[in-house]
Amino acid sequence: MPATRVTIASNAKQSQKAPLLIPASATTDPAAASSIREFVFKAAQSKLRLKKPTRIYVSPTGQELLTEEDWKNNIKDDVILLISAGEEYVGAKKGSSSHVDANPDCPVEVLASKAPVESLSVTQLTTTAHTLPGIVYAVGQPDLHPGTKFPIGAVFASRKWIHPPLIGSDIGCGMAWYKTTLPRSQVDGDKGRKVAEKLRGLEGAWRTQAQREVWLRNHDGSCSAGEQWDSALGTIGAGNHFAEIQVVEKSSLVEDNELGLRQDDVILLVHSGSRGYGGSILRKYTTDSHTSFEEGSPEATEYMKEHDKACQWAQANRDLIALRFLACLEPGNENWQLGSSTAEDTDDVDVATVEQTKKTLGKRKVVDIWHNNVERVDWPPASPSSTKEEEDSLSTLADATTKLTFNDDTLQQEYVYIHRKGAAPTYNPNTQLPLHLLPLPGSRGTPTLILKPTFSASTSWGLLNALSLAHGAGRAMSRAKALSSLSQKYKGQNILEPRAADVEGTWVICDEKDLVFEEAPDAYKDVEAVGQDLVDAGVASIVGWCRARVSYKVRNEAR
DNA sequence: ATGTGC
Repeated sequence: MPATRVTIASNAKQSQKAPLLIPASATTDPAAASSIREFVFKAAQSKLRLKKPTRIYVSPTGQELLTEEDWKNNIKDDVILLISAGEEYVGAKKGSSSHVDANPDCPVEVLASKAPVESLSVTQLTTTAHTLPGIVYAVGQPDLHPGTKFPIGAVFASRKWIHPPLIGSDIGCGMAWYKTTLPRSQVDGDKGRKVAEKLRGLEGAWRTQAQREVWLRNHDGSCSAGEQWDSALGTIGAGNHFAEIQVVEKSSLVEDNELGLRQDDVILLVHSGSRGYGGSILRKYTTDSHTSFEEGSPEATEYMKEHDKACQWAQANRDLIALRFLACLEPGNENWQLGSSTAEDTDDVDVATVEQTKKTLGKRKVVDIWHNNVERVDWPPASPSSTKEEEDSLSTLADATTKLTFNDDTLQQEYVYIHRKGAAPTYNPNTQLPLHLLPLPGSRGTPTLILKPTFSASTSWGLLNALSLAHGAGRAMSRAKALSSLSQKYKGQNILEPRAADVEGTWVICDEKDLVFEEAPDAYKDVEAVGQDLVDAGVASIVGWCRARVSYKVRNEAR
């Protein structure tokens, strides 16, 4: 008998996978020394870097391979084996009884043709849409890529049900753009190095808990999460988070107000979230087996309340990061004194000063969006000025979505919960008005596109894209793959500085060795392709672009 | 993504 060709993948991280040839000499008896079971475990250790593999499941049924009979029946060419370190099968078991509120025919759209989309992410998108209760529409943005269980760059519209795991642990993560007063001559070319040098004292905690609590005061009272989580306030975090000094290279925005973006403006883009706080909320409310809450239930209400608080916290965090950066970038400006790391930490809390600083900073803020959140929105979206009859005669997609779930009980329900996991909104949630612009960052040296959401009958006024856009270029490579292949590719090179001949490259501050490669531009899709897919789908126009001059990831400050 | 997890 010839060898059997299978795929092994980590159960916890299914993006980690490897082909495997099982020799005919291996036996189906799991107790034998030369068992297929042992062979697969050894391969999982070496190829998937799993330390202690103990259980094996078949994908997508979720059947665990235990008896010799199980092994005989399942080891065939092309089978996918998920290797577990003890944890339960990750993913919905196909063929198992599905939820009564699930919509197996839920429409799923992927707005990508130029940008590459891995099939695993489409499987995750579709499986989620068809198995979780209440989902009426799912859309993959062109930056769609696989996550641990749910895809990133995805939007799920759900009736009656709220799904915290679709938001993930970084509740409130998003991006904000701030204007600086620097002229581009101070950041262009080799000046970028000097700007990068100025960015110091940004890693540790900001001031005292009492002062952080003042910063976290808002219209609802406070979004303080207690000292355990507040101590990270004003810090960027890890992974794909960053703060970037950019120059507007082109902008065709015609703005009357001062909050447009003009060519040659030097601006600050902050991408961060709720740090440890959001994750604590997700863990508090969900378990492995309890992941979806029915609207109106106490846990749904409490989760939403804490979720909203984490979104406020994340926004206050971006503002404080911006303040700390502005204190470095505009040292003469006393408005930013509060952000300076050299100022006395033990200053008395002056509420008026904090309020004044927040107000001044607010005038610099061009836009601020959440790309990890859930919110209730009217559905289907209304055209800007339409009568009810016009709305009813919108595209067939709108009809398909609404008809699916309209029954006697839900006839009155004309809203959904939009779950965004790495997807930017097209409108301001406070005013319900379309956003005039928002960032589509590439990575490091690649451009950040300035997007303007568009609304028309051809997209059913935002239904097609679920009132959302891509939030970035999106991963083209898993972190593991980027680390192994790109560290080889750039061996011996410094990829954190522009190459000698390149006066327009980006200065990157990244003292984490692995992150240098995991976040390298090569690990991401081409942002131009992602942007073009949005344009081709009719959901956005590209109104300009920015060049990153300094990208701040993380600094090791052994001061 | 993370005051994470063997």
